[in-house]
Amino acid sequence: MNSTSTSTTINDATLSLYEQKFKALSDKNRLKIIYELNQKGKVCVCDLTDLLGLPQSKLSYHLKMLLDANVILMERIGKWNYYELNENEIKGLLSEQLCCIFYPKPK
Amino acid sequence: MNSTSTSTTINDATLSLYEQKFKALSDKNRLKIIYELNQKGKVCVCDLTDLLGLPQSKLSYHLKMLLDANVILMERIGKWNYYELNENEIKGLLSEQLCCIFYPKPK
DNA sequence: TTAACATATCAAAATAATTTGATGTGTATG
DNA sequence: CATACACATCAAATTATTTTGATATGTTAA
Repeated sequence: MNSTSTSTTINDATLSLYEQKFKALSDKNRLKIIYELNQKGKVCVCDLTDLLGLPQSKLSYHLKMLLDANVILMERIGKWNYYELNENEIKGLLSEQLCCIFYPKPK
Repeated sequence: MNSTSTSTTINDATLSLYEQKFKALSDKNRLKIIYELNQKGKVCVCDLTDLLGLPQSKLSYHLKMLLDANVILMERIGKWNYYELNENEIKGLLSEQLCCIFYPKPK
């Protein structure tokens, strides 16, 4: 057995994937975004700016982190971009105990 | 209403707490540590060095991140430090779907 | 009690993430 | 078509995290 072995260790792509997803969750601004989306459902950037008190470009940066990690989804309607939680993704990642904070509320 | 308001928004200490925990999970080396601890149970640092192929001080640094976030637990036995998952903590954080990767295996 | 061992800690260097302010792009409206 | 709006993107500056190699600490064994 050596480094070329086909042993049952976890593969690098899997590690990278989860690294990205947890990195997306590892920031207060982004956790607050998730919290707000969980409270409010589908929200446009203009409303998030007020809810979070963040400058527009900063918010945009953090939304992109979350979007790239597939933790939230975007839809463009007219000139507004609406964001919402990717519920399945979050449910596959987080404990139900995080419900009502970051974990999607039951409908 | 201003920054001193007592509104029902999520509080900063909660955000900081989860930020720290998810930050602990947001690194490939640390995810691999969790994976190995999940496979092997209680493991000493000397064995982790081999399992992970990391230099000692680097491993020590990452173990500290996980320990500070309360995601793993340490026990000193003689001159060895043994680490293991903090199962309750991880179960309170992660989805059961992550079982057998990062989520603790059933006994 | 000295030496070896297991590991943590430290400071400096290297790297990565975030913030900031400016600019670009697409859409609606007069 | 010209302007305003909603937002994304970019480059530079700032800040945070990680790596590295050296040293410190505590434990056991000779």
